[in-house]
Amino acid sequence: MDAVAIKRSLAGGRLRCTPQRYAVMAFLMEHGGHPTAAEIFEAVNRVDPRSSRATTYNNLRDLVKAGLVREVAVEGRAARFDAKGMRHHHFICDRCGNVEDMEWYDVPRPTSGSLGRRIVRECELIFRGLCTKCGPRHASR
Amino acid sequence: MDAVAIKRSLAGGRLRCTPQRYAVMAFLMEHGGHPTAAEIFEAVNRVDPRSSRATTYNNLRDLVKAGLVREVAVEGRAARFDAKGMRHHHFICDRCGNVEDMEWYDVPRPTSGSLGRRIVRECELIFRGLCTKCGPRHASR
DNA sequence: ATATCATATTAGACATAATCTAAATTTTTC
DNA sequence: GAAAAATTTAGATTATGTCTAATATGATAT
Ligand SMILES: [Mn+2]
Ligand SMILES: [Mn+2]
Ligand SMILES: [Zn+2]
Ligand SMILES: [Zn+2]
Repeated sequence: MDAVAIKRSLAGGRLRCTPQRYAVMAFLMEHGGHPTAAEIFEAVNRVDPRSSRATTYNNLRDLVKAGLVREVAVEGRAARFDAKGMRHHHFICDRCGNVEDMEWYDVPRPTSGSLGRRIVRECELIFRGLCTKCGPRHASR
Repeated sequence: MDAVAIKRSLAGGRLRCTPQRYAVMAFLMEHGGHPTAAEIFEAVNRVDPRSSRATTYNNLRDLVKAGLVREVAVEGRAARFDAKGMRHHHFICDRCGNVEDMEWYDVPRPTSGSLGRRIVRECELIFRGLCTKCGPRHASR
């Protein structure tokens, strides 16, 4: 894939481009899904260089802190990660737990009255329900 | 507090009213916040009857499954719980991690095109930023 | 009131996810 | 090239949550 874009992303977050960190970022950018830290660890270690578990966690934390990667908390399961490419919302399946991207659209902000002195950085919209795979078979019974 | 309302809630969820389960539900209904399972366990055990850790988790799972309680997943921390009273959204502070209720308002659903065959059960809106306590001191400098 | 039985509770073992530690390595700066 | 800073690492440790299987109990029927 586009190694230059990946390196540029890391530079933008003021993060050194180490082989291990590059591998994590590259995996997230090339991969549409929402892998867990364990899945990322396994994936980047299928190819060299070998990266330790601690380093995978460290790099994910750094990438999230730099704003390049988003962490998605899911109830009862390990956190999931995705590269912050295009803005999007998320759909989480009640049954299989899969996290899917949904087309982004602007969300109305709360009234300043209900907001008080809080400062909103972002509005995140999460849809829950049944994904295509888990929903009722179309046109059945 | 209103013991009858609590019992009615449990009955509505087809859950037996045991002292341990009642204590969990009562704590969540009387308490505005968003406690963790560990906090609930500690709180209900400050008064008798003593409830085991396993039972606290079991009852929280049952209450969530029955739709009486909501579980809020927060990145990097233990799950939090609140009784589903009035509908509301949530605000999560970037700095202190506190979860606060926000006035509810209807959220526009995704277009049926982007939704595909998915079935949406609910739309959850989460605001992130700085809470009143963590924001810049008002009228400072 | 008593019997019945599905449901609930329990202690503690177990599992999983994530963080911490401190030594070694790599990269950057001077 | 030496010194400083950032990164990696294995393995220990912590945090959170689940499971097991023996025991107890609430709800219902009699
Ligand atoms: Mn995503
Ligand atoms: Mn709430
Ligand atoms: Zn699904
Ligand atoms: Zn705060």
